[in-house]
Amino acid sequence: MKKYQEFKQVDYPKIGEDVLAFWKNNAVFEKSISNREGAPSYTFYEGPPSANGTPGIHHVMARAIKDVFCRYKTLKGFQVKRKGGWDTHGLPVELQVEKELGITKEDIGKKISVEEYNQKCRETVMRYKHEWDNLTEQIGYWVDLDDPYITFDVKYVESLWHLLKKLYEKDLIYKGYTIQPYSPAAGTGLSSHELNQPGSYRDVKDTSITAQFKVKGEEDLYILAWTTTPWTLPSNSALAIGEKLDYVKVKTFNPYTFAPQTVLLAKARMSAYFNPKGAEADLSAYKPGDKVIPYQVVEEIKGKDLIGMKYEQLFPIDALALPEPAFTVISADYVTTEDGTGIVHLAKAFGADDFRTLVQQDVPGIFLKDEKGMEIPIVDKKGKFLPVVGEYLLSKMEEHSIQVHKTFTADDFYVKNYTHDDENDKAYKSTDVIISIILKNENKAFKVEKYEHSYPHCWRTDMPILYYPLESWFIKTTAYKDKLVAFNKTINWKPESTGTGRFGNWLENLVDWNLSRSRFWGTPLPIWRNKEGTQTRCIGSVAELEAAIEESIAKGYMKESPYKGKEVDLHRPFVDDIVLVAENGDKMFREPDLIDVWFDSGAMPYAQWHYPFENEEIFKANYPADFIAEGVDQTRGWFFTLHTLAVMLFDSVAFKNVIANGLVLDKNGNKMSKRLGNAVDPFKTLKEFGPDALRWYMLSNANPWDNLKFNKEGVVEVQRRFFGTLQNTYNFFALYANLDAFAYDAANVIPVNERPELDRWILSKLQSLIKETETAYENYDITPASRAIMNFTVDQLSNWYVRLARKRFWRGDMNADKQAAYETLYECLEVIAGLMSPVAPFYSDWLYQNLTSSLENKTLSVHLTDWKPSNEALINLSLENSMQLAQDISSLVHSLRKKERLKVRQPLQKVLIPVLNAETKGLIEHVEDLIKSEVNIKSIEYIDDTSDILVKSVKPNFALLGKRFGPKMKAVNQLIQQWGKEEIAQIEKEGQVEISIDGEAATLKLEEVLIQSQDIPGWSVATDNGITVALDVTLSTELKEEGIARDFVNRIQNFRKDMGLEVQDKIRIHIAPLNATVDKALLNFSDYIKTETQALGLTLDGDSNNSTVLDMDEFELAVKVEKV
RNA sequence: GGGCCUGUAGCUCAGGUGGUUAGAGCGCUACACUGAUAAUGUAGAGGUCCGUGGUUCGAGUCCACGCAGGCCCA
Repeated sequence: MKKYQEFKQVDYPKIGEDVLAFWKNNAVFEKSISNREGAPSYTFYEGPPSANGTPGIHHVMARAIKDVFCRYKTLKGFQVKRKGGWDTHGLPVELQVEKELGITKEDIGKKISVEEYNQKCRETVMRYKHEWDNLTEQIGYWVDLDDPYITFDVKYVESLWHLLKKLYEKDLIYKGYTIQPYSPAAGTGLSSHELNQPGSYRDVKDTSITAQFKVKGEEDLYILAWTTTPWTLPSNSALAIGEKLDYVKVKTFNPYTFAPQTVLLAKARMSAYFNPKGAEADLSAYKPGDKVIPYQVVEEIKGKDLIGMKYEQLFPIDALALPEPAFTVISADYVTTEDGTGIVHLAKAFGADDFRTLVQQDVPGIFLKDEKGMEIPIVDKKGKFLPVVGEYLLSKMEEHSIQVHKTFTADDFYVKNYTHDDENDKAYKSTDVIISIILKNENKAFKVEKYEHSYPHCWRTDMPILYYPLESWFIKTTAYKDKLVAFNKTINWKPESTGTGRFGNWLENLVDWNLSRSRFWGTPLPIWRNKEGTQTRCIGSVAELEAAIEESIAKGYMKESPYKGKEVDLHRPFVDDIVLVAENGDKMFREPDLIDVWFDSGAMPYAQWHYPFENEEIFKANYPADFIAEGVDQTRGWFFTLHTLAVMLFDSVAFKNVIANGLVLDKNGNKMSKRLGNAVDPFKTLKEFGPDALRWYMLSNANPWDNLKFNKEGVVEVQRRFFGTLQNTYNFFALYANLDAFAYDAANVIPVNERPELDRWILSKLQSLIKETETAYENYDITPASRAIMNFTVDQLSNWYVRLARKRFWRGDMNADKQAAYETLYECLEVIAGLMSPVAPFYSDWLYQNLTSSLENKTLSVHLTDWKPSNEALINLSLENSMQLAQDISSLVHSLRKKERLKVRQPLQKVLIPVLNAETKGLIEHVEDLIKSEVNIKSIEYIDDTSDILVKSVKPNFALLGKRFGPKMKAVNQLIQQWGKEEIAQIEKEGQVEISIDGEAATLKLEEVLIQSQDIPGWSVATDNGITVALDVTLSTELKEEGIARDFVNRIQNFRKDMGLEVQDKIRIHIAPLNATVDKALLNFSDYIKTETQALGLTLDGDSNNSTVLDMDEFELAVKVEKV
């Protein structure tokens, strides 16, 4: 009866399917969790994917990473619950629906009701759930798909509202503004994706000014700053320099007023502003109107030395006066010397960079107050200067007699041509031009010119957009910056640089989290306000909302609840219809925004359990997460929102360990895209290779945080090299174990210390492997773990252990030696199945079940076993060293044989191995037999110091001597290189030698030099790794005869195979006599030949007519083989 | 423009704290072995360690500045 199933060929995809079916039928996943009831829990959070698109090959990688550690920790005895989840809100969903319905955002609420639209979104969002579930199953990602959290679920949203209210109560939510693209012509903000529509950016010619800002307390020193939006200059409140850039003060004249002055700009930008001829011109000889304006650099200054310099306001309008530290030079990291002056003008209201920089450095911006006391920019929402500025400009136009195409009032200064004035009118002057002329006249402009650049336009009106402050709701994350940074330092990031760099730097430069999105499908902001914005209420639960509705109905603001007679839905439009009562009795309306969809996913630790309304115990037991993993692109997405909510609301991290994996690119390193057709279909790939090789390839090829250049060839290689070898090894075991009716019985194994050396060696290696793998998994390093398993399997187990132990398996009957071999190989295979199971869950389980199928009390699946810790007592490093020497020496002998053209079948008398110390000699002696049989040599002789034939060489031990001698190392090296026999002998004998370096005496110790044997004159020698081997190539008669005999065995074996004989079939051999040498050789070794070939008889009574002719290279032999 | 990652053989990747012959697998070529056989072994060819400077007795490794590719953010 065959106890171990044998396989002619393996179908890896089929193994995947079979094992998957087995898991399903036996509820193995469920058991892997229920088995650990009461055990410590290891918490994993699933970052929710969005199922409105099909999964790609990169999802295989991301999901495999998650799976590996959940499986590993289960083996280690933890209970690992993993709840699946779906991300269902957000812009991508809406865009897809818009596209399918053929509508734009404008049409929502007009051509289609918000209710219908959102219904459509809800239907779309799970469209590909089936494919996702399929992929998840097929790649063996164990996650609970039956009870996932879904972010549009009313319970989920209710938890979000609860968290928002908590933030609100902590005074961490406020209404403010950010600088966003805004179209005054259309009267609406534009999203970044609207701005990225083709055709939005257009090349336009604008008036650009290099303005002069007069430095306070200096006679005639001006800072130069360049802008393509002169209309923002009245809003200037600071100038920014680059700290590392070089600046110069240049003495020259103003080209418009001809006044003598000194200007400040970046050194690298001088060529853009000065005619080189001016450098040679005489400053004192300058006359107003001269074409060449002389200049002279009077001082060079580092950017950082300019910080804090004060200057006068460019447009000194009384209403726009600002306190300190306005009108100061500050630094900003984005300042360059690519264009302009290397000094950037900052207007807080009209540039996102400007805004951020000024907020971070606490510099006020130019704003006015409206009737409600709210700050407003000096350009209104129509794109027109407020009258305060208009009056100033009007008076300056009069003062400087500026002639224009129409009569201006103070309320006419549009910053772009939104009034469609005729630009071809000769007298047409834009506001930018008017500002330029004023500045020119007032010695405040250094250069004015038309400048062509790319500028964004509104796709609806074709008019230029402005960057403009728009109202938004914010979470005051900056208030918790220090805590966010401190908690981040306790998180174990893989790779570390993503935590300290990408994420850490982002936290250091934190701005408040802009929560508002003006869209339709998402979690509504649960904030109601009265018209004046003086009364605000934040709703934190469904119950609270319903009570508030009742209140409102009682007050007569609402007729009835929108949820009357149906389920509560917290989405738009239902919540929009709810009017609440303020404390002062005012009507309150919901703020129309949705919240950022990242809040949804960042709140999943709480909302997935409907915390705090339900499941408080489960939540607490599973918080924070021990482990999460997502792509590095989530750094500012999910990783950030998880972290922020945890720190701000729960004074905790949300996750302790995180892997941020890289991208999956195509094999040429290009981004995969469906459009380019280079995307790899995960389902096809799975069909071709099965799940295990795919997972193994993706995780072992390179660290997961490096981008993976996905190449099918790589999967093929992994499959062939690792899985193929492992499969071969198993098949080898199964074949012979079945022949010998061997069955592993853990209760009756031969104790390891009674097993042969080779067995103890591979078991020692195996324990080392367990240790190595465990350490790697514990450090969240999959790649080193999988590589170690692969190398052990291929190099140590298959190519060395099995190769050397082969004969033990097929020679003779069952005995202790044979049993030890079976047991050892079995134990190795079983351990490998366990070690590899997190990465290759299907194949490992299949292997495990094949191995254990005959056991009485077997465990159902490898995934339900316990991690078998490394048994330190079995680790024998000196044995491992010995074996390493055996491998090295064998390799050297092989290379010598190759050089001498002596095939391994030809036995040779001896090798000489020089050994310089007793320890090495002992190590080699240990494995002498092994080496002899491996390379077919009769004896090994050692040459030690007492023999004269050894030639040694010496070189310094640089690591030791370098530290000691430092700069004198060159001389020491030279000296040592010149040593001959005597010096080497002396240091070996006395352990030290006196030397003299640059006249100074010093003592060199033996360990400070490296002595190697180099050559044995007159022998064929090979050296590697400090080991030298010499081969005796003389062939005695007996050796020749043995060579012939072994050759003969080889031919007979091949012949047997050709005859189709089974391993156990017996034969008789009849040879036609050839000549004395050959006949004698065959007779002398007839016993050997008979044993090897399973021959009962070997006789020289063949008949050349009735035989097969064997080609023996140097001669031919007529032989007849008959089956007995 | 900023932050971070990557750059070592034709390809995919290793190369703690700097130490003098830079490694592995695949691929290629040749040879061998052969009761694991659609397996295996050995050898050979193949390197400006992205570049330029610097620190050092000594740099693939440390520092600076670049170049190329990628991601995120502007």
